[in-house]
Amino acid sequence: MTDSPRPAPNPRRRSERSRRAILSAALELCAENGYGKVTIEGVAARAGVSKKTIYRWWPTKGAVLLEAVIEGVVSASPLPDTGNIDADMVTHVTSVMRLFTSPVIGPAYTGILSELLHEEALARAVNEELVAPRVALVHQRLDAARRQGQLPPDADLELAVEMLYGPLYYRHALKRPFHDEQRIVELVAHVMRALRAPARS
Amino acid sequence: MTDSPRPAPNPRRRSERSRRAILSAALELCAENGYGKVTIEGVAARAGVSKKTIYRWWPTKGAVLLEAVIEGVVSASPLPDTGNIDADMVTHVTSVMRLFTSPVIGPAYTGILSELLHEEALARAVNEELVAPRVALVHQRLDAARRQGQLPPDADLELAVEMLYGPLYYRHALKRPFHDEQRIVELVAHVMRALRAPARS
Amino acid sequence: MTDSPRPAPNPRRRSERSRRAILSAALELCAENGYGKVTIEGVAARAGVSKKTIYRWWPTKGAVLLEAVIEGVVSASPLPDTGNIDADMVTHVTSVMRLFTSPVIGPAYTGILSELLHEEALARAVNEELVAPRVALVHQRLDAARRQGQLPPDADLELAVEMLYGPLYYRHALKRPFHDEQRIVELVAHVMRALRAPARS
Amino acid sequence: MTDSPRPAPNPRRRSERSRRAILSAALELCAENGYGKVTIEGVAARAGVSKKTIYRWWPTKGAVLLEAVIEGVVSASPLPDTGNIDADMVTHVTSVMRLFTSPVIGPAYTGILSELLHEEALARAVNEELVAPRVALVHQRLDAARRQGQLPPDADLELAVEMLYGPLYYRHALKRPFHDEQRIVELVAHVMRALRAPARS
DNA sequence: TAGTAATCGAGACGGTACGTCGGGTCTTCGA
DNA sequence: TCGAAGACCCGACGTACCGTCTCGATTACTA
Repeated sequence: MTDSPRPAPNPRRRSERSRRAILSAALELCAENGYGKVTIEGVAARAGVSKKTIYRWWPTKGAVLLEAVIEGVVSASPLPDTGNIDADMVTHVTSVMRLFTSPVIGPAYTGILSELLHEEALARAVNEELVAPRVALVHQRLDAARRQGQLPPDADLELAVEMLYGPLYYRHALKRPFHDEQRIVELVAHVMRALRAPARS
Repeated sequence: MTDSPRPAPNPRRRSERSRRAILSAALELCAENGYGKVTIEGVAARAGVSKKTIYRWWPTKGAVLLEAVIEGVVSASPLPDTGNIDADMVTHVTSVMRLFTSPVIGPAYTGILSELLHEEALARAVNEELVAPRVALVHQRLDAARRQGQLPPDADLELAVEMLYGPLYYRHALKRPFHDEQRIVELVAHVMRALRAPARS
Repeated sequence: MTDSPRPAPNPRRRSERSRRAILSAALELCAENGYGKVTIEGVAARAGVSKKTIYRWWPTKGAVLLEAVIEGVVSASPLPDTGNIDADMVTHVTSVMRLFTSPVIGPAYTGILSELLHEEALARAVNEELVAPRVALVHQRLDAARRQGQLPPDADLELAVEMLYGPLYYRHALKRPFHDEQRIVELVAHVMRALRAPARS
Repeated sequence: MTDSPRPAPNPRRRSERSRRAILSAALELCAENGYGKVTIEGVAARAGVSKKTIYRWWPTKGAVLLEAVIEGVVSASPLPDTGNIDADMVTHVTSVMRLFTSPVIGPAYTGILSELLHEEALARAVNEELVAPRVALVHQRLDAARRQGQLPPDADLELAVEMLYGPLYYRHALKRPFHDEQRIVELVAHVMRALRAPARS
């Protein structure tokens, strides 16, 4: 499944120095000029690196930025467990929103979301390497809350996740101004209300 | 609104024949090869039109496709009023989802959403000419339901719209498979439940 | 025979300005840095021209320089007719030798002779467009001399041409220092002597 | 003469196995694809050898091929002494012509002649190691004939060599088809006639 | 007969130029 | 006189080799 037709370079010989320089340069250029102006050529020049070195390890500029974003996101957007599911969700959704508006990661992620729409491979990578793990964490947190009785046993957690993330991606996709913190509190409240309210007869 | 710095060609002399050929060619190429492969050059060739003619009337390929999409969307995604707000919302959200998956309009709209992320003017145009009017209609329909007592007087309609559209844009933005019809019924049900449930003490 | 698989650009629309700039830039760069350092990229930059414009009209850098050389050679290396075939040949051979050592045409022609050795198309072009016409002229001049009785009726003119040009190309091919004028006089004398001497029994 | 700025690797440790593999690979590739397609990278791959190993022992691909050619030429193009200078010259010139058209040595020597035109060091090496010794042999053979009275005492032997080799290099340099054996006989005859004919008053 | 120092294969690295594609501008020519 | 055709400058693409370099793994001299 992973047998690409390329000669598959030896990762042990990889220069960590170059790798970091490339990721940094890509993020910087994206923040400075916007994703559209990021070019492999420009990244190579800024990083003091040969184009070939980039192409050796990444298929597209989207993949480069995805790796940069993933590294930057690992520590950001935490998923706390204070015991209060509503508060924790507010914290998490807020941190995700902050990601979109972050001066350095934000433009990069926006660019990735743009490119992913017409590049199947990048879409797959984003889902597998970035989104799926984080969604799984949220799902687990909600599940824990359900087992603790903070949510009804039949709560539709998948739908919950989509209702929490959805409005953020909706505003982002259409470049509408993001929610303020109060609005996020209300959003989370509505979602939790939907989970807890009994289905109509 | 028409304050373009360009010489502003005389619209009366515009060839309607060329205009339609360009819009059709753009939609076709987008459907066939995906938005990323659409080029002004390719559209011009397919439409049997000079590149200059395209640049004379549209600033970017996104603008071309936007015009094509708007023409195609006018009649689609209707907003019925059967008196039952839940059912009407299911109908509408389903029709919006159908738009994303439509074989000819879908790829074009996807492309627009991609380009809009790094082009302010297109983002503005999409919101003003396409999204805002339709959101206003939904808002009106919900407001009518509220006045009829199908929703509580303090229902947060703006949030409702976002919770309805959000999951669709979330899945679209990440190229996840769309909801089936049953899932949309459940989504609408959750949103309505959230609107009707009393806020927690 | 001339139907290249390329779209065949329209020569009437060609920019003479660009053409001259390209030929000049190519000759200059060749004289300055040597043929090996001439690159299409460099020529384009020096000529203030797009690479595409070069590739549109010439297949290789060799072809560009060939055209430049041909233009430069037309007026140089004259073929006089003073009535004295020996003197005229000395004049001509000397002018050819001067071509090899000319500061601007020389390096270009040397480069062409280098590239032609591993490029069939260039070899053909050089023979057809540059060498053959000039050899024909020399042949005619010798033929005229033969008809005037300055050479025997059975003189082998083809061999004569080769014996005149040969030593020049021999020295050039091996980068040996060229003949001085006195040596050329002797060379021509030997060739003429060979033509006039009776074959051995 | 050995004053290279390089660390000067120890020749005693040199792998003869690699050396032969490199020379063979270079000759093969040159014969198969032409000199222009020969690359250090390709030679290394074909020889199963590291690029570094090639660069350690040769400065350029021209140098590699020169070494290969010299090894192959040592026994070829003999210089017989049957007592008949005309016949011996025909034999020798024919053998030189055969060299140019030899399927394996020919392309390599052609490549060397190409590269030597823009590489001073290679030109010097070719003259010193390959051409000069052979020219000296021819000169000696002619000189012997002169002393034996087969040529006049004042025969210009240097010019003779150039008139014999010249037409071959002329045709080779311009990739014109080579002389057939009869033509070589005539060429040698002309040269000898020139040497023997008295200078004009 | 070990130790050790160089060469070996492999191939990643920073570069330069390649030949191609498409962008957006500008000129020419035919209907 | 307008619009198609398309040549133009430009910038980036992804690839091929260049010549240098660092790796372990032999391999062949030295101690």
